[in-house]
Amino acid sequence: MPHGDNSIFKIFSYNLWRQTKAQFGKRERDRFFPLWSVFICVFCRKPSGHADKEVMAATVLSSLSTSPLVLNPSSAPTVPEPANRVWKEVLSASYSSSTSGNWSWDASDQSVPSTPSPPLSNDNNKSFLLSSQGDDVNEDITESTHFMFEDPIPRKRKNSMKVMFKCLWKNCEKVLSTSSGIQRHIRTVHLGRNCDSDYSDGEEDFYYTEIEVNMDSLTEGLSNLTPTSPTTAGPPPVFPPPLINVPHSEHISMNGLQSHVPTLLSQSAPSTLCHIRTDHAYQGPVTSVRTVNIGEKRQPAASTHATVNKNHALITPASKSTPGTRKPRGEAKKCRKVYGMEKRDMWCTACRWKKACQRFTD
DNA sequence: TTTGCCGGGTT
DNA sequence: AACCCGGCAAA
Repeated sequence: MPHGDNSIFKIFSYNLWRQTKAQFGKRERDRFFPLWSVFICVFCRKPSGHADKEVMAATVLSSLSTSPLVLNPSSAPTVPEPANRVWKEVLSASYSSSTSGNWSWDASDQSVPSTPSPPLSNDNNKSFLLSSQGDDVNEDITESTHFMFEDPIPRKRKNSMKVMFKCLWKNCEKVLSTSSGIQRHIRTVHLGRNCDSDYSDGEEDFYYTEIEVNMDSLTEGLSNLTPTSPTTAGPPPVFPPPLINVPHSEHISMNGLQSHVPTLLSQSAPSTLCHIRTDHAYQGPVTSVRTVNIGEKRQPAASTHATVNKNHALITPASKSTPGTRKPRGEAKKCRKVYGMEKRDMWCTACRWKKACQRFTD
């Protein structure tokens, strides 16, 4: 499964991510890239904010498909903690995406299985999983949870998974254990709202994402690394645009985005789907039309046509066919046969007029 | 495919 | 009415 193309794509995606990140405000991103948070998770932004770590994450992602062992950038015999962590995170990411088949394209297709920006209701549903750990940051967890992304499929949730909420505000890597906590954080710190009131217009939802810590991912990720389970891939048509090469633009529209997706990312899924759809819409009529119109030179399978040509009756009036009334063809030779086409003038008028021969009647 | 000729149109 | 022809169906 894994191929070099994946690496190219990942690098591309990474660049694209950075570009998009630079060009859009958070508001826009969240609006037009509902899965932005997932995207971020994939590219593992470190709380330290070191650019090289981002690069490293991308690099790791790139090399992941070919050889996991290459992962250690320092090539030290024992994996140092940072690299190990990245590796762990990568595994988690790949594990999550491997359920949908192709690994690399999943990076773009994350949009498919995952929910867009974390809805509040969702958070509420999950918050019971969290122990009341207070609202403040747990740095250790922060260090190890960037790659988890929200997983809409509940069955993948395991006991070993822990849901955290990460602030997506620029240069803010705050991770809290409760949704209310992160909302309050965003409200007070970033939105400048009063901390006393619990009033929320829901805007905070745009600025944080839900992340999961998967303790099993380290081991499971290895076995799932080369996805043998091809795509159960969820709803194919849903193809939101986190990765499209949006050349920014102020007048960006959803239509524009969508139209970009098939071209840039995959010529397979969406376009294929479109074709299939049109084909289906097409085929029915076409076949029937053919059946109806091509009545002419059919010879064998007359019976088949008889059945198929139910529609034919609509076009050729029943009176015309009147199957019983047509007189059986006479055995006698006719003018045409006797004189031939070259002596057509010798035919009887009826024959010339394509009528029943009057000269050689039966 | 060829042949016979019905049904219908045109002149 | 004479003429023509599309097209069906049998051979």
